[in-house]
Amino acid sequence: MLEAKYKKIKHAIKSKILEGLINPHEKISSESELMKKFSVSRHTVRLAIGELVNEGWLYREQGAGTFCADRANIESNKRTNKTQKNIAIVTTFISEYIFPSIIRGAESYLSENGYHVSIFNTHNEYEKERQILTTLLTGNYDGVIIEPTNSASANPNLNYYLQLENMNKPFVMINAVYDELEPISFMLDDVQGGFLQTEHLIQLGHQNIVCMHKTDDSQGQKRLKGYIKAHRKYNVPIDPKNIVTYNTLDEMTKPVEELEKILSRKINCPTGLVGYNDQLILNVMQIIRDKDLSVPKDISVVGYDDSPLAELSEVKFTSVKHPKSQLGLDAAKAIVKMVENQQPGKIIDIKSITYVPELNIRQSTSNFKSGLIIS
Amino acid sequence: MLEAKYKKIKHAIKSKILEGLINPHEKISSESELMKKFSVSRHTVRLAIGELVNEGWLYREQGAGTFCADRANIESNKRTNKTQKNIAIVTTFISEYIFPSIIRGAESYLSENGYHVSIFNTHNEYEKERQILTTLLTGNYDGVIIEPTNSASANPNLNYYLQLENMNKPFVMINAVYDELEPISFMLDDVQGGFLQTEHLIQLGHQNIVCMHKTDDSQGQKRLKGYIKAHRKYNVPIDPKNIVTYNTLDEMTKPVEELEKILSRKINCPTGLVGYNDQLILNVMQIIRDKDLSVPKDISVVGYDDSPLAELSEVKFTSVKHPKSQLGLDAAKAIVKMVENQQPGKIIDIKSITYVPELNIRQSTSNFKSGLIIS
DNA sequence: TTAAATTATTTGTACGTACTAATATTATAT
DNA sequence: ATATAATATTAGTACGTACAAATAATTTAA
Repeated sequence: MLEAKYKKIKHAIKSKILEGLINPHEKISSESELMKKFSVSRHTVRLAIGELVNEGWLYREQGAGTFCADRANIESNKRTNKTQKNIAIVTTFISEYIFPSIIRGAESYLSENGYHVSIFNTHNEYEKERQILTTLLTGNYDGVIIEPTNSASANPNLNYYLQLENMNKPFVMINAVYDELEPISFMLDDVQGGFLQTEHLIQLGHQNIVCMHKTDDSQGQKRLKGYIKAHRKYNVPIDPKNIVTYNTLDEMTKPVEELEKILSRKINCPTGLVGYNDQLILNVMQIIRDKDLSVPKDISVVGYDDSPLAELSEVKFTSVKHPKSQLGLDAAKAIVKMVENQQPGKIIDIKSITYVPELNIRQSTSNFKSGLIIS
Repeated sequence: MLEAKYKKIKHAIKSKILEGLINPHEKISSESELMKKFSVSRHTVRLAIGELVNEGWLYREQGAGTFCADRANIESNKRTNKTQKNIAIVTTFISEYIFPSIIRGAESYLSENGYHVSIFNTHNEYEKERQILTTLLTGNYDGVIIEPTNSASANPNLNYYLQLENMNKPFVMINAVYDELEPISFMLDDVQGGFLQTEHLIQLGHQNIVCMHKTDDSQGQKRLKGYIKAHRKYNVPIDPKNIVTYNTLDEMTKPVEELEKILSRKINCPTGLVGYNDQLILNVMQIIRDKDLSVPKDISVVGYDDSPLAELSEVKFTSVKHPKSQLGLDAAKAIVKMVENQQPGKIIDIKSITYVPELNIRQSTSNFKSGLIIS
């Protein structure tokens, strides 16, 4: 045999590509067509195509056909030495108790699909966020799941996000968004969450409700909006002294101090309290106990996130459900879809998801007048 | 068809290489031998070998046989001209509340030093651990911080760890070790921790102490040893019924059920309890409350890890301090030192650290006879 | 003992069949 | 017109056979 048949076929196909007779992503003849054309068995055709696939000239799709590879992309991939698929997850704080659930939801899906997961945290500082974005732009990352830093304020690093898009590194946002970017996002409807917290207490007859929210991220601002919205809807006047806002820097001191002041009031002592998250509520309940008051007899409290903490305290408390794991999973699915459908021309429909919050009612909230426990 | 036959063969061969059972340039079984071994056709064997050749694991020589490729050369070439420095952190469970602290300690140091941090979790399953080790061996990682999976049992993946060493990818272990490997490690002296828990109660006059430990990791086994050791030292007899062990699979059910049995005893009802971690203690205290008993009046309890949970419950409870963040930081420092001093000839002295546990005494433990709170 | 020839082994090429799984297309029903 | 179901197409997996080409091992002849 002068030259192997499969090598002739291989050469014929390769020549066509090199001569520009087949464009990238254009379908080549099917295996059965090639069998007839070259009068060989399917095995021989597959051998030829198989080698061309390995060498990066073609790619196959079961059920669809065999297509001409986009050689330009492959060359640029080679240049970046890309063998490993990586997704970066950027959060504000690793310590937050909500973080493990989100990571867990995302990590399991990503690792099952062959992606490596890298984590970064910004400590809610722009400077650190910029460093990380620089890293992501220059490093070997295919996609990014990111929780915006300081989402309540205008972000000085928006250009870096735009650069991500320019460099074909898709990203999705979780928990909050920078509106200007209009990104794919996965977040809870926090206005509605704040509304539910407050509405629940108002419907139980409470009129004097404290709210404590962290307002350097947009979640807290939205929850505060929901608090106000509920008061408006039910025509309950708001005492400005009942609104306590804090931020990352003073979260260890301010809520405690303010609450002690509030509980020491001789008049107008509140009968209800809604909080930014369950962690805060645990601290709040501690202070309430120290003042020899009891939940829910003297004061009803509502948390946020519906974390395990809400179940572990002696008085299990009412809290807004947060779809932590589902959110992580959905974000992971979306980013994989975005990464794997980057071929130009292909249109993909990925929808942002806004999760509708629900209230998990437990023992910490009761009717204002009777003081009975609502189960 | 669950998994393609050729993929099984492919995986079997690849595993052998990764485990170091086949050396570079060593001949593997011939196609006809593999046909017999796996009871498949030659076509299937060739398909498997073909893919491994394409992926660079094997090479073929007509007439001579198929041989193991010299992968190390390729890997080291890749590593010398790469720009990105990566460290992998492998844990058993992301959900555990102790995990964020360790990650945080490690992440901040590593990112400050220009390393990217990837996370993996084994779900405490050997199969998943093997997958991850394969990933680490073939991927672009400079060093590994790993928490052993199922550390109480002999590990079937030891060869993969040895391959890490062969491929110059240093690793350190946290929380537990596989003794056979004698690795650099960072862990708490868990025997001493279990001893302190129990000694504290014995010194308060307790003689009837329940212990509940998770024993599919070596931490739990060691803590149980400490429990026994303390009884021996103070000549307190041990009632075997007071020892409850559980594992990953039944940790949601068994401890609860067993404790309910124990607290229902008519005679010999325990006056003290030591637990595997603070999470367990919170559940325990819940059950104690449900039985209309009180801590520490009726029963004294001691936790482990000294997590925020110990401060958040109404009765703040005594717990063994765990140097979570410090451990993460020390492990990170060590792995960076190992990575950056890999030049042959250079001798580096990195010492394992065994942290000495201390007891943080709070309100959950009191003198047996008087029932007074020890502050 | 050495060199050449023979034989056995091992991979390479090539034919065939059969069925499965994924995708695309067409026909059908709403 | 729009979903839905059925059908056709296409690649994927797996069995078999046969012979060629290269190498390794053995035998034979000088």
